[in-house]
Amino acid sequence: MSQSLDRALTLLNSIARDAKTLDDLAAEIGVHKSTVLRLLRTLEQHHFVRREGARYYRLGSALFDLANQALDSLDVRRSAQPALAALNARTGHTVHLASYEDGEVVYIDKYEGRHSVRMYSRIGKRAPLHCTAVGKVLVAAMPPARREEIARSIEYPVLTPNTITTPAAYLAELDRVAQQGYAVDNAEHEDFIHCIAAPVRGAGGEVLAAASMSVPKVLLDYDGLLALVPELRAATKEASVHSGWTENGKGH
Amino acid sequence: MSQSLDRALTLLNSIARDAKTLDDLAAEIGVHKSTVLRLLRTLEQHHFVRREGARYYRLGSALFDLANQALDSLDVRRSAQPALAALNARTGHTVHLASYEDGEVVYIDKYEGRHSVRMYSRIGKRAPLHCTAVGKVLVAAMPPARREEIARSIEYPVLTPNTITTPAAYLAELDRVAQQGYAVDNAEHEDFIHCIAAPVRGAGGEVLAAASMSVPKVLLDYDGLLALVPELRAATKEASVHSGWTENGKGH
DNA sequence: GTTGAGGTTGCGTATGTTGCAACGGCGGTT
DNA sequence: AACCGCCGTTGCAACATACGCAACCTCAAC
Repeated sequence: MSQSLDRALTLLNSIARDAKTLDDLAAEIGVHKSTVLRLLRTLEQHHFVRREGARYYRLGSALFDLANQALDSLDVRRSAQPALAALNARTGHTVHLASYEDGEVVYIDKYEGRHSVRMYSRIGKRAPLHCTAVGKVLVAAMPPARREEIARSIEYPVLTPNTITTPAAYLAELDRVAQQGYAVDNAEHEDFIHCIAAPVRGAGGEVLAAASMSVPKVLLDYDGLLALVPELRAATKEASVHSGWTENGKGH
Repeated sequence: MSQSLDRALTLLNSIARDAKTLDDLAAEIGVHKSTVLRLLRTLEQHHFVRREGARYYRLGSALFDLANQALDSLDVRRSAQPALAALNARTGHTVHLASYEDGEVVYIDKYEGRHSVRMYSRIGKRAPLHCTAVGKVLVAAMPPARREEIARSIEYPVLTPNTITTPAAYLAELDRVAQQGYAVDNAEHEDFIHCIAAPVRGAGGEVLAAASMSVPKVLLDYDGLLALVPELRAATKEASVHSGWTENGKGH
């Protein structure tokens, strides 16, 4: 809708991958380098990019600043923090906090696991709804009509042999998740990792976010993973309480 | 240099403070709301902002994503992490990692202290060079000519009764810092807090960043703060080693 | 049912942005 | 030491783009 802005934002994404020169960037988005230069200058003024030496451009500190302001304004994140940090410290596994954002899952917090085999993820990263435990939890919390709408509208890329590939199967899975109060990703997203997730609720009982634990299969088999569910649920319950949830309000 | 981009970035800053409506934003930057709408739409497509309900705009997840990619690409941050986290855990005080960026200090990492009186800061936040311990360390590491250039070019806003207010005084302070290998901010930035900082060095002995501890004065008097210097220096030394520094290379 | 406060759209115009081509600085090469 | 080529930078003229306007639409309050 706004050409120059659109191009500038594309530039940021490109620079994010790694530092680039002017010509690299010009070639990449297919515009003249003087155009890129002017955009970069504006971005630089606002500290969205900075120059490294004379040639290379890197992302600047305004990004950090804005991002952290935004994260700070996410109340769930703050209120869930103690419970999730404790869960991470106790189990040593990677813990994520995620929320729903138009057809995808967004990770809004992450506590790195202690084990060397780590999952590739990052705060701010987006992931599909159909093959993640957090995705299932978040969608399962929606009213049935909305669930169906989403189940029909999303894609089902096959990422591993276990990935769910049809709306029908996904809806059935969502029912199961809604009933049991937690979700499992049995290596449906990445081959070597399986996860469990459970909801974090707010004052009205509404689901604010989903917390998950991700464990490499070499470390724990499926039964071992399921054995962690009570611990995860204890943590999400604590996080929910900190977020204003009360057992009697509208619980479960 | 690019009007629409400039406006869009200003919008982001404005939204960061807190969620705004279209009219708010239009009034704030003094343009027609349809213009703002178009900019916001482009920002929204790129997930830089998202809508909350029908009215309000908030920062979006692309910011988190970019910021964390950028932070991950800062090698000092990663290599200093274990040492600083341990320092934070051991002492319970707030630890910052900061680097120099055109005339200011930028916080690139932060480990929150355990005590209730906390310092207001945030990763990505910028701070002045003349009244922060990290600023002194970073500038003191530069060659004398550059020090003078910076000392002459920066402003000296008076933030507390202890703030350094002249280039001459600042240069003298820098000499002291360069000699003793650490810097102190004796409540020169915020009235109730004092800090110590020391450099983190890379393979060539060059200063990559500065690490600091910030302590509320009610918790520790000036002498108590100085007593922490050895512990801080041990941590920055460890961080330096992880960053490729070797004692014999070009050390100290 | 009416009013009002936002958000949204289509359109013509002028402004801002673009691409070009020439310049200049820097580093590597012979 | 001089040359060459690579990149970043600048001024300018042409054009497309983003702009402001005004009318329209939606939703909520009274």
